[in-house]
Amino acid sequence: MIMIFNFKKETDVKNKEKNLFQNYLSTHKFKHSKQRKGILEIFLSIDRHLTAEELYRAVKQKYPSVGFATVYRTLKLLCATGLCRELKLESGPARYEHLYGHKHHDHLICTGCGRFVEVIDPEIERLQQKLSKTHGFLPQEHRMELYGICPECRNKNNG
Amino acid sequence: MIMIFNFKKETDVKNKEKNLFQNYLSTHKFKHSKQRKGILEIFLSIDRHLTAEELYRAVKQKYPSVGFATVYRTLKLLCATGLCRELKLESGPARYEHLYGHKHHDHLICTGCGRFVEVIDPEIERLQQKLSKTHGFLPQEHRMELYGICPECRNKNNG
DNA sequence: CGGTAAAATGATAATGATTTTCAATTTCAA
DNA sequence: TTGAAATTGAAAATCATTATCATTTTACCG
Repeated sequence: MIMIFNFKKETDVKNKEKNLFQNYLSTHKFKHSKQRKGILEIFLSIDRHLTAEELYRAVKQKYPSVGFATVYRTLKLLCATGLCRELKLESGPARYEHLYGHKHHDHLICTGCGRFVEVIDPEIERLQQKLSKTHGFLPQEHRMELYGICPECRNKNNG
Repeated sequence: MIMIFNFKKETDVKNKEKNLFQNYLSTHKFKHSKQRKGILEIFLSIDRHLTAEELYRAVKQKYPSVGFATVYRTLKLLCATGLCRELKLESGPARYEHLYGHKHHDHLICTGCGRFVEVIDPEIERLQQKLSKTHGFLPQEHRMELYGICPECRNKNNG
């Protein structure tokens, strides 16, 4: 018998992320609850920079009994697993971005529409390291956000 | 009669800052209250990256009747005047830094002791502009914080 | 000066985001 | 299956900040 499996690549990736999370829970002796699975599932289904509240609302649609606090708690776990990064921006609530399969990057943020673009400039990275060392610091991490107006918003305002 | 004035340079600078603030108030038809003068005076006397609460406490020592809200309100005015910049960091309350006489700069922050070092790298600045433009953005501003361990803390942990 | 409109103040309540608490429920190893 | 320990949802607490509002101050005007 020949069986042809037609997993979509996307699903493959999500399964890897699910496995990483299950693994994280196991190795830290945390329990595998329905809620944690459900929240991860919804998190994975939305590849945007969400706030906790936005994720909560999305989770509610499929799993109405889940509470706000559990979403927050699970986001912390996802961050600890390395699937997610918490971004504290200039204003507004924290946003959570997908990390799996994303290399380290910084952000270009449109002050008009709030759009996020992930950017990376190896030369800047190198100079940041150098700058830290110049001051005798042992570099750990950094954050860089570039604010500006994206092409669409520029057109909108001119038109 | 010969009079020898021996103004300290420091005092000179502070007077300039005071004048700038008075000027800002006048041109915006804001009133020149005791509280505003007092808060500026204390702000100028502490050249560190303070939180609103730290400033409030310092103000209280000399002017016990000043309220928390007025400190917040005055900090906004100081920012508007350009004497002060509000920094929203990864964690904790906002910090306020002195801007007068400080060129644009970013921060190197010690994760051990919380020390701030003001840094600037023209090459990084240039690359940031370029990076924004590469993505079609009209650059506005940016924030960059480099986290690491300062020389003192490195020694402490090794000793 | 004294009167007065507008602005500023301090105290306090309200807000928004996040965290903690706690009784009830669920998980999971034995 | 059972029971200890972890997790949950709801609600209260917290923390930083902002808004409200009655009272006081400021600044201008005669």
